[in-house]
Amino acid sequence: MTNIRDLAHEANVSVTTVSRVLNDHPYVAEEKRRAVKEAILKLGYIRNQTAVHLSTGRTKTIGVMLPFVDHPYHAAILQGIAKSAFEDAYRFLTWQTNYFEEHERTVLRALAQREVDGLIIVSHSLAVSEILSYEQYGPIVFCELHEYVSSVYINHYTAFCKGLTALQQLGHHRIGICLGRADSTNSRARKQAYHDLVEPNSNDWVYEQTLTIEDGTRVAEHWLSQKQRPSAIMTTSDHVAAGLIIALRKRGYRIPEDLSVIGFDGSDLAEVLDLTTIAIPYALIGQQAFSLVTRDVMNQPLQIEIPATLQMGNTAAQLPSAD
Amino acid sequence: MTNIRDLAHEANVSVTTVSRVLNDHPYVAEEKRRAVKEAILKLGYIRNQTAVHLSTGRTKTIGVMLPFVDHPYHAAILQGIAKSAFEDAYRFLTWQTNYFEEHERTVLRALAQREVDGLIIVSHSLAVSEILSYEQYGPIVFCELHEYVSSVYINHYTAFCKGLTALQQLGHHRIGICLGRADSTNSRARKQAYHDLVEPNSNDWVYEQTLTIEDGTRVAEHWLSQKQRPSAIMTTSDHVAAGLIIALRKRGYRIPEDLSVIGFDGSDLAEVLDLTTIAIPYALIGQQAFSLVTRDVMNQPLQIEIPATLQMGNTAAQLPSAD
DNA sequence: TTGTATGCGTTATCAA
DNA sequence: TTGATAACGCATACAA
Repeated sequence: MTNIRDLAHEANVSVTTVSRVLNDHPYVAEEKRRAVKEAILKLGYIRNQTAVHLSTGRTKTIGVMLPFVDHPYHAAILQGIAKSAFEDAYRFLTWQTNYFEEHERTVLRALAQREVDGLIIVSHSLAVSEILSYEQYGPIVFCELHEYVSSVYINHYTAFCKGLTALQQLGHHRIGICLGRADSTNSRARKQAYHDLVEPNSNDWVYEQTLTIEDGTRVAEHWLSQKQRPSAIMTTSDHVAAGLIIALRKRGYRIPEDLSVIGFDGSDLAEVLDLTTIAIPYALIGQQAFSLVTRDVMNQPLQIEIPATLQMGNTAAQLPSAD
Repeated sequence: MTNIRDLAHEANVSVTTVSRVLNDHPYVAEEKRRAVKEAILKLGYIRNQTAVHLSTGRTKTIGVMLPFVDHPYHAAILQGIAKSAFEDAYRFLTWQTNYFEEHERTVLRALAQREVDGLIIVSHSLAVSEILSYEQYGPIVFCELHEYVSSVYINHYTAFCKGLTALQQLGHHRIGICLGRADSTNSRARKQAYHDLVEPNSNDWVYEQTLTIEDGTRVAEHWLSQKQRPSAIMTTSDHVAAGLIIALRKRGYRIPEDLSVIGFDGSDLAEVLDLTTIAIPYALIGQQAFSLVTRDVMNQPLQIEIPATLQMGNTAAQLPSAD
């Protein structure tokens, strides 16, 4: 492998001059610059980035920790990161953790080992405090809101409120909600919104641990088995909404006549099924997270709220006045 | 940042011994080994991977070139790669190219610059020959079939034949097909299958440039505008099938009674819409591609065919005998 | 404007 | 079983 020393020899200059040419630095005589460029061509030289990394102390690479790379909204965040990273000539390493704490620690270790200059944490199960203990090795940005931490986040409380309010304005007062992972930050915020706006005490219509299409089907079973049923359900994701709707339609129920359903994400599924949903600009989250983690002044945490919007479809409707 | 020299000093051994301990090499006295481990703890030492990369000449990182990280089946391949990479303690860098040739060249350059040890090319628009000119810098594995090249691939010809044959067995003989990017390898194979099995000459029912849900809607318009319509359409993706089906159902047409539709991918959409589709184990493609690109003996290209299977749903049905 | 010399942190060779 | 020392390839302070 030819290196800058070979180039220097070939072009009859010093390695410093070669390095200057390589990095477009000033103070190089045009003649020598040309000589170096010729040598590069002649020897077929290609710069070794690893050496650059070691020498400069940075990798121009950031790490991304997420539970699943192929879940639509994680993938959408990833695509935002990919876009921004490419534009800034950055690289990114992705770790799929499946929410396993030991996997998440691998990611943190990578930061400490200088494999990446910073970390974007899309979602995690480790305690925030443990994660933050790695901040000494480089900037860490969350895609969820945490105190004293740089984050790009959806305000799940207000986002959920948007859906719940919309349902109430449609005349619903018996409203159920789906929640995702128990005890996750998001679930807590959503539950709070529910208690504040709809049911201060009861949890009869709170369907927990719903993440996937299958979970939506499970919610349908549960709903069917209930004597007192909600007339509307605010879900955690378009997937859950889809599973729920499909299952009920198969049983002959009509959506939204028999049950109003609001999704969450604004995904392809929402488009296909014409779901009423809370649309989230996930790619934007990725882009903002990238710009936060790569900004040069990391003196203090910065928090950016990303807006969620109610997207009208045909799965939530006025409650029949008969009710 | 504390380094192995500091450790050596602290533990009263040489850097070689420290390195040996770090890498679990034999020939280290138990006593010294312990001394080094204590020093590591005391000084809070963490190994700098960049230095390891430079010294060993490899990064234990592979690169992934794909057009879009958030398209379901690309994401699924990515998730397979992520899984395998994690298991083997490898990293992967992802580049989203949008099929821009200049972006694709960036990826190739990264291989040449030793940022990655090898490359998985999920999909590309550059000429294969140009890509292969970079093979001198490291192994390159394609997720499409090309001659003389390591590839993990779906045989799109036989996969499409499965769908077409199924339609014929259902009594259809007026069959249309959707194609994706014009002149792509896959499109050619699919068109060939169509000409061999269904319509040797006519292209009236060949709908080109269909990739997205919107494209499916466009196909619906086209189909509606035709005097002579096919009774069944084999599509390029579940997305296209979904767009087509939804658009037609909105117009009052019944699927599969008025038109049989077969999707492609076996995605979430297929599940939700109960599509008859050709299911592809995309994650498996990613896993196999990873194992190919990281195998140590790269003497000759290896090609692995991944099976596609017809997955029954309710969007393709027997042609009414009235027809 | 140019070059020398040193450092980045590790692994690997070779001699002891 | 251990240790000096030379790579690995590049960037950069400092001197000229």
